Amino acid sequence: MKVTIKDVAKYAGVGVGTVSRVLNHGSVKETTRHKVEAAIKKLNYQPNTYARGLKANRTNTIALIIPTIWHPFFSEFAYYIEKYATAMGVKLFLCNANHNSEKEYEYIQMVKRNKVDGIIGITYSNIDQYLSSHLPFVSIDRHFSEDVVYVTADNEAGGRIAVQELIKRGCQSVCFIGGYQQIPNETKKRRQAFERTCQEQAISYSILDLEEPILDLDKQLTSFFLSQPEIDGVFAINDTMALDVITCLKKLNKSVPEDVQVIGFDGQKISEHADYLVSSIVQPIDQMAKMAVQRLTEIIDGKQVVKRTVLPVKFVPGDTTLFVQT
Amino acid sequence: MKVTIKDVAKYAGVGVGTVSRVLNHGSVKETTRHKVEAAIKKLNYQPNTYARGLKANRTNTIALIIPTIWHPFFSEFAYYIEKYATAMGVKLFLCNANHNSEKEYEYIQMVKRNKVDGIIGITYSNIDQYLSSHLPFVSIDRHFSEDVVYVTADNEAGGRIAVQELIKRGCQSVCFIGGYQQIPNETKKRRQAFERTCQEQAISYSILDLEEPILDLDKQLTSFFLSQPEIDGVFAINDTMALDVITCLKKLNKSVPEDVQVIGFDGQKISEHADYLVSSIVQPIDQMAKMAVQRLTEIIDGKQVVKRTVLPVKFVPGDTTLFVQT
DNA sequence: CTGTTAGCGCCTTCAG
DNA sequence: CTGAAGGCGCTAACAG
Repeated sequence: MKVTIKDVAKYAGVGVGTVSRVLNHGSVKETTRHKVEAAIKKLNYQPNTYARGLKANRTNTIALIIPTIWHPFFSEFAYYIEKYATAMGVKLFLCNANHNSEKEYEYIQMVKRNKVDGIIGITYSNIDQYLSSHLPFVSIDRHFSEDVVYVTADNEAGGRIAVQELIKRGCQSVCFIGGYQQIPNETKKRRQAFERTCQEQAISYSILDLEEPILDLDKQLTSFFLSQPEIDGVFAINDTMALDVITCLKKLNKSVPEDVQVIGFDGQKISEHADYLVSSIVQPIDQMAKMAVQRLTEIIDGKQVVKRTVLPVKFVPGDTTLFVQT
Repeated sequence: MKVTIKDVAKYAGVGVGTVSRVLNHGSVKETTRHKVEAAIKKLNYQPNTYARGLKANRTNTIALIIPTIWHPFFSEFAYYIEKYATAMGVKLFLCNANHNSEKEYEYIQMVKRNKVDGIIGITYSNIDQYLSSHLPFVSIDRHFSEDVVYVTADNEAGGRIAVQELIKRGCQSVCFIGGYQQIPNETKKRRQAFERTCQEQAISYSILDLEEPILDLDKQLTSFFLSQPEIDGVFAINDTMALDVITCLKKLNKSVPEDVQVIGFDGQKISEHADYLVSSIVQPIDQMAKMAVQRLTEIIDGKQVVKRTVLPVKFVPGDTTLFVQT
């Protein structure tokens, strides 16, 4: 039933060592090699990964930990991670962590159990404690306290650009609408940069920053906008929030973008060939994924690695901001 | 550096067999077990997956092959597959096949190489040839010629229900709009049932079924609707198509659902907490995933398996059909 | 109950 | 250049 290297050797009339040699770094006589190759084909031999891994101590497998794959931002990210991993001959485990740090810990253990070589993670739970500089781990959008390698978009520039674009389009009174969690992460810079830029540009602004999980978002948005009717420009922390804001504004009979302009963050598309949902500060997800895989590979190979990789964002106008000549 | 079962045994002052026993089905004296557990903790011992797999010949790993994770239907499906796999203690490889049958074949090879125990696949390429009844494989939405196990939604009922719901809402002239590929799959039944039901109900209908990849869909839709202005009900093969249809209709100054009602298929949501995009025949994705994992597990365990699993669909009204009293 | 031992399939010396 | 033999870490069968 199960054909092993031994069967091949017997069939080819050689020793197992010889078969192994043609399989790997072959310095084998031409005729012998042919015999062996014929046997391999004939018997449909497949080397057993386990036996190999037991010696080699390398799996060519990485894990991707994200909150949930069922969200366009993460599914796009996962798409590219898988793409670049495959390009490097690496297989990918998928883990929806859902803020479940146990599940994340489980994968960290897998590294130690020789089941995966490393991990790429977008995680908002307290796994700091398990992360050591020894563990091959690349963090996305979050800078852990220790010297963990991370890749992120330029959230700071994003916040600045958002304000500039709103001003350029005639906004007089802008606001930032976001949600946050206790766990620090790079996205907080979106708000910081927004505030700083508003001050620099001397534009009137306000902030609605809610702690997640957000209860009754719609109600909070409604009362916020009712209390500040002068607002004509919104920078939302992400596109999902932007969509919620838009829904709320419409209910309040404000039209977007005529009365209020909205800029989101992320550049979400529901699928590869779809359009962007809103005007947005677009993250270079493809590049982020590429760099993440590359950095992780470097770590696994024991190379020297750049700890911090920041990639540029850009503003992409959509239906939720006014058109301006450039 | 790397701590093995031997180290634990030595440290605990017992034999390796004993350690193995506490690790697995332990019938060990309480005091001995404590000693061993202490040693395991002290040394931070992690069993090596490879060595285990080498014996057990089982990886507790499956692969999911889908066209692309970057699409709400597939990402939702993957979400649930991962969920149920995890619940059973099984890890999941993700593979975006993109109609790339080589990549699919690669994973099939992995089964033989003992790298995965089995595969769940939504695939539209010609991998029939590689599939044997020996290979642990569960197909979604596609019935391969051989006796391959598959799980599908009740596409037939879906087509029927769509027609009934349109008629119930007063439609006089309906149409089916779809795309197809040479490869046969279960979704073709949507059209078949649509046609049959229209005939039974004696309602006037037409069909626009385009071969994929569809070039210039918008143009084709436009000319179709212009040539058939009497159409007041559309059944689209999936929600994506439904959205395209709606966009087109709006351009033609037809309002949805007042002038034309549209029903899609799938019940796509862009993420877990979002709404359905359109009125739709909703597939029980959660259940499909659950059954797929269950069936695959049965195959792997060598149990007798039901070849064909068909799960019920239901109509969920949204913004693209008129409201009716029920 | 528990220590010892024989492989699982493969790779890598080590002699020939 | 090639066959034989040891061992990777673990489990299971076999004696104690």
